[in-house]
Amino acid sequence: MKAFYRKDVKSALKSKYDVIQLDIANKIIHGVYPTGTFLPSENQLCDLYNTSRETIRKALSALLEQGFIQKIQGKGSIVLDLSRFVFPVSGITSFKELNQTQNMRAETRVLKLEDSIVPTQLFNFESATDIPATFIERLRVVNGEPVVIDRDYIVKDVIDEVPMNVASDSLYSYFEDTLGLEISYATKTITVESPSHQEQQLLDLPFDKDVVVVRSETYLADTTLFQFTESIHRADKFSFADFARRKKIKKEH
Amino acid sequence: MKAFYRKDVKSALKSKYDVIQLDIANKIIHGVYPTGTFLPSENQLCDLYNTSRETIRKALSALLEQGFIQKIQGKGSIVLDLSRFVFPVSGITSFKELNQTQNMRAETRVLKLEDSIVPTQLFNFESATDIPATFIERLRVVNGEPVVIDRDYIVKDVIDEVPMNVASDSLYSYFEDTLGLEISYATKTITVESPSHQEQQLLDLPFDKDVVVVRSETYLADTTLFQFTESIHRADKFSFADFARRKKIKKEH
DNA sequence: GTTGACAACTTGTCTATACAAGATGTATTA
DNA sequence: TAATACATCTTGTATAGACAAGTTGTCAAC
Repeated sequence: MKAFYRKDVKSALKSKYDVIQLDIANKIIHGVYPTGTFLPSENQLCDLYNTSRETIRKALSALLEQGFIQKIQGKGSIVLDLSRFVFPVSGITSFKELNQTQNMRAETRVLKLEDSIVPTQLFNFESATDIPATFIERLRVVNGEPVVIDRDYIVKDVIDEVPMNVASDSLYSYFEDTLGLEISYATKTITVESPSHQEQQLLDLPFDKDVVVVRSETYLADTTLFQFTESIHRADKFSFADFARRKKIKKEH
Repeated sequence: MKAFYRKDVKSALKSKYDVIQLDIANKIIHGVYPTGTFLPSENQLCDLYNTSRETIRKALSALLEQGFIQKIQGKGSIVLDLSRFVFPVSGITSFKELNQTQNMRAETRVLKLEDSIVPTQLFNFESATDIPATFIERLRVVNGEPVVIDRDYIVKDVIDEVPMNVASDSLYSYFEDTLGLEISYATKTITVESPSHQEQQLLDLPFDKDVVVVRSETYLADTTLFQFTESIHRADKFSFADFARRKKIKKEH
């Protein structure tokens, strides 16, 4: 009996509302709940999943936040058409995760892997002392064309060393799955700039064409800043899709 | 007694957790809860606001989503440094709201206001029939320099007419405050493109410089699509800041 | 026929309670 | 001294219940 309980816990692994959320999301993706129709009411879902209404509501508000549904008081939860924003660049997503979802023939070439100092001025980040880091520079090639240069600065205080084979694979899955770090949130800015000579050559750019630069700082769940990233995109290969809910700017006086 | 009750309701206007959320947000902004410190525990906040823990937790998760705080199980809620992402372009925010928060000398010139059909192909939007709309083209000038061209297509089925004086002011406050529409969510894509001759002239662009194009579709709370917007930005004046929480891509098999 | 009241649905807010699980200091024990 | 166990904080999950508020159809009254 105890063993059974343990196994049950293990197979669940997630909270009840997480399981429900994923189940509903999958049903939406697979057309069990088609676009434009209403989900079963919260009370019906309670019966379906044999749970309380607050638990159902937690699952639904996660789906709301992700743009799967829109709730209308007095009527129900309507399924939105998400076919057009499948590219979740808005969240924190690694290159490898992206090309898995996008079905592209992608390749990563590691250009550099060495100790360095974080160029904090680039990130508009004020720091009294130098921040030692592992510097990784990589070129992303999709369908034979160079598309992105990624420059990662991984803070040494948090992660001592990054093996070469990891750099050519996925940093994120190494951090999360192998080291067990919990990546939690990031800030990100997008600007358009003139490329350096090196960038121009690597990306095979015509003369005088600009590049899109995405700079981000990534934090762990305990608020430790552990990574600075600079991504140089070919402008003609760059696209950023977003789903946003309206939040009024509120003022006090 | 009845009058007093009414007044009380009116001054509240929002839900309890909304009021608490705003209060805590303001206290963070004004340094009552400084960056890097912990908020009072959820139970202490219950006493402070004389409410239940679930209500406090709703307020806190809103603050979590907006990047004000990070919660750590077993420890508490820590205040994040939000000084560097005050530019909430990620949400749906109008030009006027933006320049109010940013303290710039801004001006809007209405170039066109006429009936038109939505160029759905630009928005990658498939529609069997033409969508009649009011077309508004505006040039945004900040500190004497042309910065953005905004092209709005406002669907006639939802909003019959847009007065001229509204076009030169704020569309959003007209929709929300005057017409009482509830703007709920939007999709948005960012790309880099070559400008048309007209765009090049209006934005006073050097030869061969690209522009940043932000295209969005905006929906009401009842999921009605009511607005298509195309914003042409001078690349050197464009900056997009984002705060994102990590969401793992989960797969079923 | 039109209007209005009402019932029966929906989601939204709020409370009170319980236990699980992570963090941390303080004893007790080996 | 070092390790362990425990008490006591914290946040996380789940439940059951109550009432408010928006939506819609029905039925009665005019």
